[in-house]
Amino acid sequence: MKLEHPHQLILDNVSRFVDLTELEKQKYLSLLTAIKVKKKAFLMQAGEIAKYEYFITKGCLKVYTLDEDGAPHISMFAVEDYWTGDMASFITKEPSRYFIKATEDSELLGISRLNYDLLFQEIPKFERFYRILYQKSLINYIRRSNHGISLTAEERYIEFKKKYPKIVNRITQKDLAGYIGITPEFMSKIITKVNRM
Amino acid sequence: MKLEHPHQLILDNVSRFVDLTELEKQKYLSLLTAIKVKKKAFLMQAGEIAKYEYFITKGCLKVYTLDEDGAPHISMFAVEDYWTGDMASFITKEPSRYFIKATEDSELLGISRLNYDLLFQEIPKFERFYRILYQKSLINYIRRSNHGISLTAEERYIEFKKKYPKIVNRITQKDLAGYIGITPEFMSKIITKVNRM
DNA sequence: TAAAAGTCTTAAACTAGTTCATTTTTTTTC
DNA sequence: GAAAAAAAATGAACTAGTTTAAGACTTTTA
Repeated sequence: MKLEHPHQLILDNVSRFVDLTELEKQKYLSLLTAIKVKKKAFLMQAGEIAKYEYFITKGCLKVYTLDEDGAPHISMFAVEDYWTGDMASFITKEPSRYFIKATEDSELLGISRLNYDLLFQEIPKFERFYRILYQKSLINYIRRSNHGISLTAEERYIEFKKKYPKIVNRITQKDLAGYIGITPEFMSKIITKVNRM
Repeated sequence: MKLEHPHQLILDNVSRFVDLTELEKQKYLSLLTAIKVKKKAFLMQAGEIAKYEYFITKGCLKVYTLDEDGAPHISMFAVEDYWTGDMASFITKEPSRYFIKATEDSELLGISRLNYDLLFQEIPKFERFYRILYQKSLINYIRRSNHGISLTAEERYIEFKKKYPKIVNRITQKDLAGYIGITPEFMSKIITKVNRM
């Protein structure tokens, strides 16, 4: 079977953890919805209930909340081959506190809550896929939340550059500040300083 | 079948997400190891490879790293009915950077890496159990890592007290400071101030 | 139950990061 | 491709949290 790029990409992603038969692959793809968003468009806004979990096949998006003062706090950047969404809202069906906004024209595959539940009934192998996917994400988050608290902003910036060299060049300094957890002004100072070294 | 308290506690924990038959329960319990640690004793030290994941049936433990300056950063407190360990090291078999130390005489049930892998072969239902367990932990960590970055230390303390009222009274102020991410001196100031309000 | 070890409090001097205000540079839009 | 909008740089005054040091209080241990 000849597949277009987005479908091939998501099947490769899934096959890192589980092996699917041809039939299962077809069944799986039939449960996904293709979605396009233009740069600056919202995939989701705070107050809504997260309808989908997304796999990015092209582009770049940012996931963020606004605090009481209206300052954005970015929790992740998602690019090709990443999963994103607001899992808390997706699972609990409570309103989200997050915005998801495309920072480039982007293409995604979404799985709805209904199809997500169906997926486990129809192809139990996906329990294993998600078990391993969540395990890996958890390991990442634990690392990050401990790092976040023990490093200075400058160290966090250097780590980010090392860990995500491709993402740094695709986002604005302002958004990076929102991710690192500092003001854009201080971000600017750090970058000037680090480049001087 | 009459079970002692620790076994009943862990089966109740598992049955929140999956239903096990009597046979599966017995099989599961046979894969666990009962462990006791005295107050101040280490369950694990940095440099070791995490041999077990632990379920606490009695007591309280802290999980922490030391930064370059030797200052402790506590990533979690684990009490009755909690799971703990260093998942990154347990899964990757790389040396851990964490210490796990009992802050009270404690009793745990451990599952070894060998038995963890065996568990999924013998009782595939556990893929589902861990899928849901990791999903919930992930939701918690995401919340915490965003909170951590956007709140002041005083706000983080107030949140902690609200979320874990029973744990606050079981740990020292110094350890709480290590969790909140501030010095014990500043923790002392915050507590004095908050109590005055 | 006395001594030792660890925890908590207080305070003064310090630093990483913020706030606010202005100018320059880059990107977007029509 | 000019005008408007957004992002980045710079600097001065400010604040949340650190550091160091010393004394009071509690818990552990022999």
